Amino acid sequence: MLGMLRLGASSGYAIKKATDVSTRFFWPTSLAQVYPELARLQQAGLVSRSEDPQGARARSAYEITEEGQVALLDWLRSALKAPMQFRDEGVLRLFLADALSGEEQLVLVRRLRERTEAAEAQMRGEILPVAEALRQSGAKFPELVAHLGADTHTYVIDWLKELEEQLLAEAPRAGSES
Amino acid sequence: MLGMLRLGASSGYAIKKATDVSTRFFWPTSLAQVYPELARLQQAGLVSRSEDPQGARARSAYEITEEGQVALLDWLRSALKAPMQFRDEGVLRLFLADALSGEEQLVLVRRLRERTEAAEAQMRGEILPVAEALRQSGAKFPELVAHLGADTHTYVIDWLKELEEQLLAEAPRAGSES
DNA sequence: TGAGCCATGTAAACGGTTACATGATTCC
DNA sequence: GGAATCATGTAACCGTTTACATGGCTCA
Repeated sequence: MLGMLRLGASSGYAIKKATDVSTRFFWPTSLAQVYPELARLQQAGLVSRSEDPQGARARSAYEITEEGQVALLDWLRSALKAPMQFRDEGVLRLFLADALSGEEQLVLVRRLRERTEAAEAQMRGEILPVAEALRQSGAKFPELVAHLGADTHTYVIDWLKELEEQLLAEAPRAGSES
Repeated sequence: MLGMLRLGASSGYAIKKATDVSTRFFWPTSLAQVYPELARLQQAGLVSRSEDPQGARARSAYEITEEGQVALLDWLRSALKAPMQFRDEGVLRLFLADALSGEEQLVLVRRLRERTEAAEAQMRGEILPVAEALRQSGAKFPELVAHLGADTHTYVIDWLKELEEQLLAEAPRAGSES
């Protein structure tokens, strides 16, 4: 939250929009999360709130306070305890794919690859451009992270392609219907 | 669950242990999840339960029923709707690392790499051997998935190493204290 | 004899998502 | 005029984790 404010978002709505085009793949948010959290941060003195109406439409503009700056830096400098967690039904299916026939295994791997390709395309098409724009305003890490995500996905796609070829070599008739 | 039973686990405790050395990185479980779920599956007729005491210590042995086999296959063949979700505080910190000084950025990247190396080591040291053992009993996909995970982590590690070098080149004095 | 593992469960807490509710503005 | 977007919130639900509770077995 604090980090997003720092990068230029001001309203709760804007923060949500910003995460959708930047951290979505490794730190998604929802509005139902953002608004209460902003209220908490305000009460803790880490952000300040000011009314910023657009015509008759209400809007609250938030700004990070000096205390908030300190808290953000403290967090960034602290040891990270939370282990990376990732939960993926697709990989779980692959893990259990021995229960399927050769043809079905190939279908599964293909679907997995296509899904990964879709994610990669979104990263390169939607997220990377936004991150590149942020670089103009002095932040280089969003772009680095976008590249890390996109490149890693490319790696997985290639890995899955190789697996597909391997499976095809074992059961050549499996690929004919596609 | 059903898949784990298929791979040889029988008791709830054994299922939990099995996931700890196989699907832990992409599908963790806890005992508080496993026992109620087994009860639900039993009531749904997808698994059968039989008492299998070890001396005076009670143990329940579960087996997958034919209905359970069908349900497992149906699921494996169905279209996957749940998008891959992964949530990582480490990457989030990297995304916001512009708030830090050059030295601190390097420390952060190093910590990230070390953490990734630890995960990779666990995959190669703990999970891969178990998956290789499963291959002897006819299941090849656990090993494939273990390799996918380990290789992907290796890729990320190399990526982070390059980033470290890049950061060092920009601020040469940053690496001196290590 | 004590630590650690095997074994089974329940209850409370937590983090997050979905659905609900409302209303203004903009653009086609 | 209607759809999409901007904008703010609340309430219910859901899956998961942590803590609690119990007890037998094994090995040093």
